[in-house]
Amino acid sequence: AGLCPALCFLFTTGNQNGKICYKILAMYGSSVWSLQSDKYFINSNFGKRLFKSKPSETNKNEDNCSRRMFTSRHVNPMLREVHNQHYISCGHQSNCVKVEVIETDRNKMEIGRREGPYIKIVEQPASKALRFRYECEGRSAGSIPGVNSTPENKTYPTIQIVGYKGRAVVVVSCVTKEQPHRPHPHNLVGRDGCKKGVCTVEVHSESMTQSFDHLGIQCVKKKDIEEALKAREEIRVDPFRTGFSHRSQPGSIDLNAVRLCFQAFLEEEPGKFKRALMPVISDIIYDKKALCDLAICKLSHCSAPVAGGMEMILLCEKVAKEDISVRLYEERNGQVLWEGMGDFTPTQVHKQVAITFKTPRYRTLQVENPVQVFIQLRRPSDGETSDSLPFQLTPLDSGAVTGELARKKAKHSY
Amino acid sequence: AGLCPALCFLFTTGNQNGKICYKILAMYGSSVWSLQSDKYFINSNFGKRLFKSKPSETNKNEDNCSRRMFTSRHVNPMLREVHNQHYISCGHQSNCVKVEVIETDRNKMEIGRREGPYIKIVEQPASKALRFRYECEGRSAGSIPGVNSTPENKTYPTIQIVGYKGRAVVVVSCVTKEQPHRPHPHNLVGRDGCKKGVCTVEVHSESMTQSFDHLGIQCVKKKDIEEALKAREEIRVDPFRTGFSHRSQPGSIDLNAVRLCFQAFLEEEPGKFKRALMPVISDIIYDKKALCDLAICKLSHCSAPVAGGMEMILLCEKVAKEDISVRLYEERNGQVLWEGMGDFTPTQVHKQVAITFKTPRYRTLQVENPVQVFIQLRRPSDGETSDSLPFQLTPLDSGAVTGELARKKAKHSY
DNA sequence: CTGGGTTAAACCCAG
DNA sequence: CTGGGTTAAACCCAG
Repeated sequence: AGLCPALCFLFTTGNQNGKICYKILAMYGSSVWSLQSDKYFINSNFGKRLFKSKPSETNKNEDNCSRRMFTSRHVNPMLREVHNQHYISCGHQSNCVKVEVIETDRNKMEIGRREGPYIKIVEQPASKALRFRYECEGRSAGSIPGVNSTPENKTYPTIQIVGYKGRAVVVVSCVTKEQPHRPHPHNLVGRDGCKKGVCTVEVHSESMTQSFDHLGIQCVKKKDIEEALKAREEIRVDPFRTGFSHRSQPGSIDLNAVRLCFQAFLEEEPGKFKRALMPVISDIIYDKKALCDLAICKLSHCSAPVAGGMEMILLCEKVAKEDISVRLYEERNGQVLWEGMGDFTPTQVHKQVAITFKTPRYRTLQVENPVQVFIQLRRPSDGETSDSLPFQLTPLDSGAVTGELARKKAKHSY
Repeated sequence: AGLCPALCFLFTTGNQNGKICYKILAMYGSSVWSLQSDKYFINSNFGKRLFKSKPSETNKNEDNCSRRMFTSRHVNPMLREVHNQHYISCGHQSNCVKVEVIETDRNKMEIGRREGPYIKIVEQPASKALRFRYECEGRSAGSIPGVNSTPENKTYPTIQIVGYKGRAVVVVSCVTKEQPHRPHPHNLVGRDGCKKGVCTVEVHSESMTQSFDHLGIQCVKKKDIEEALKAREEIRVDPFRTGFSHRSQPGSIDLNAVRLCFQAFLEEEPGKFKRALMPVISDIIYDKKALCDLAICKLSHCSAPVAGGMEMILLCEKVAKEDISVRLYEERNGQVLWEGMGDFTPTQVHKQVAITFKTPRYRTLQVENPVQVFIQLRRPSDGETSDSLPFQLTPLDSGAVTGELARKKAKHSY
């Protein structure tokens, strides 16, 4: 059957004699729809066979799964691959390092898939353009635009079946944003072909291209997750054969993000759409409602004395009071010459949308003219920043009066 | 059976030849528990018989009820009564005036009740001390303190049965804040005697006084109003015999306010608590969560030039952007010498909790020293105001530099 | 366990 | 009908 372009989910569970011990969490690939043989190959960097494993072993959950020992020599290619291309989260637990692959390289997977037809996403869905709607809102859920959509030239998520021409059926459903991509309880609703939360259409058999131009996301509430997943199980839509065990841990499902998963079934015999292609997932779609980009809406002052300590107010979009900072910085030719943080405590964040803070002291008080700097919000947890607004730091000796007043003001403000 | 101290709900529906035409909406009184005769007297000012009516007529709904014609001479005493003591809302609809009695005089009702035992509220419930809790919160709903409760000396709603000594049962339930006081879907929960949303206890037969020291309010959500009222109907708690027709208009019920209604049943024959006293209602209890007093939390500046036009930011508790103003005023010896309003549009109210506005110009620019004024929030719709904070208006000629700077700042702020 | 802030779910206004 | 702000319902943190 040739090489299986598999995805392998790894956890290090310890380091023994210089060897790193992994647990295999899950594997899946193009052949998940027809697992018949009991032996599959899992590749580290999609070229080099690493080990053999029975699918029965690999489908167990984390605590219950088989362990395999590898030398770091075996493992490094995979880790390096991930490091170079993607995001990795590491945490120390007693003396074992846990390495979780959060995201894998889809292009590398494509290389693995050497032969046969496949699904290609021609236009990704826009990632933050649509608000998920509750069923109770009793209205259309809108439609997900394409990532390149503009008001003048609207686009929609579009796929193409490459390497095949003929009749084919595509099933679109929501899956969780992280691996393993389990069925996501949210439902796809829309004009054409949407039923029970999934969208089924026959592809235009000339172009083999299909645009989904009226696909909305109807979100379910926490309490209805179990029911929604049961319904999905009933119609047997589980692209990566992960099963529906996550049903019993509704808290673990991120309801603010989904991926679209496209499955295609080709007409092998007339009228029988049996040949399943490897399912393909879209980029992450976030609920526009939940998402809040950092943004400064307003500043109470546009300048402050270089001495710092002046109290001012900043209005912003919703922030988390424990995970936000106000950064002032001076930049010239792309070089950061100075930075200072606004001084405030979490209690000075007002209802999540305003921050009262004291300006930082500039690196020197010996300035003749106002210094042009910038101010921005910064989220320490992920380094995310808002757009910057210009701000001025004013010299102390532009007349003692001004400096005096400014300092006085700072002291006396409420 | 003597006079019935009734409450009569009136709507004018027109003025014909100098006579005012009323519709009778509802009547109830001390005898509602034993309506047997088919004729009752309804009194305007609780002394003078006005007209006779069958209860069957008076229990109909607004559109379906009997019409009676009165001369204004008959009606005025009632209206005057209401005008003097209470709040009246008037609205013109084509050529008829609608007069709705929002609140009636409980003391006057007491006068009506000339003889026999009655219930007296010894300690009213505090009106804004407790947050209503949803059932889903899965926790105690706390307990309503008395209006005179302090952390050192806690009190609780307390009633007394006056003019009777012996065994008696008291039933407490929630009723709507406005007349007619219908059963309110919210439930009373607590340690003793609370079952199915009402609280039933036997009064201490020495003191004939009963304090309710663990009474919480468990609120129902809109969707459950109908169900909750059905349950109340099943246990037949409807103090004023208004019926449960409001069940079908859940939107009409204010879920942020209730009154406690106390009903007492005296032991006529041993073991039979049959003699019902006239039900008594408490002052209004508001949900602490829903309630938001106007309050200024923070100001970006504590002074501004008398010339006005300086932009500043005010942080506040939740306000309605269409119904809020910022008021600056000068007061001496209780006399308002000057007032000016902050200049802003509804769009400048940030997320309901911050206001960006321009300071008003002071009544004169000829000032030598800073002018001490105050700043407060004011809600135009009802004239409600927040506490005031001190603020200074600074002279223009405290050095041209300062004035210049301040004005410049105002212009350039974001 | 409590008080009370924050998030998720509903609702609803304005264009 | 839509986008998107606001309220009502749940959830959950900190003392």
